[in-house]
Amino acid sequence: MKTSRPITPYAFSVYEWVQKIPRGKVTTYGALARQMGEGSARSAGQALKRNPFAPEVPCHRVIAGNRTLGGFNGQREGKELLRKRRLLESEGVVFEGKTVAKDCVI
DNA sequence: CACCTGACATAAT
DNA sequence: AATTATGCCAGGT
Repeated sequence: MKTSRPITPYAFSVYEWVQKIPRGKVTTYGALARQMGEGSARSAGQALKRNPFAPEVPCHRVIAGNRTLGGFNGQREGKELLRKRRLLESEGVVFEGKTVAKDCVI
């Protein structure tokens, strides 16, 4: 296992953009890639899943295009994972059942 | 260098 | 509305 792999420039760009997300707002992988002008939803997701900067890059502020949560908590709502949803609400994101209010999505 | 995988998106059925 | 198929692009093997 490689200890600390060199962060690829692409992923680095993703992290920078995610940091730009205003508090209480969320964005989608597709939109994010589009705004960056490079890559695609999948590539962006991989960068975030590999997110080396945990709290610094609020990956939880990035959701799927259908306004569902995607991988972090959408797969299996464990207690710790459920806590992430709470965190988003804390940031000001409004959850409508299983989806996020479109007004919170950029 | 070729094939496979994946925290997605969109269209078609 | 739900499921299936295809496209997308970078990273890993």
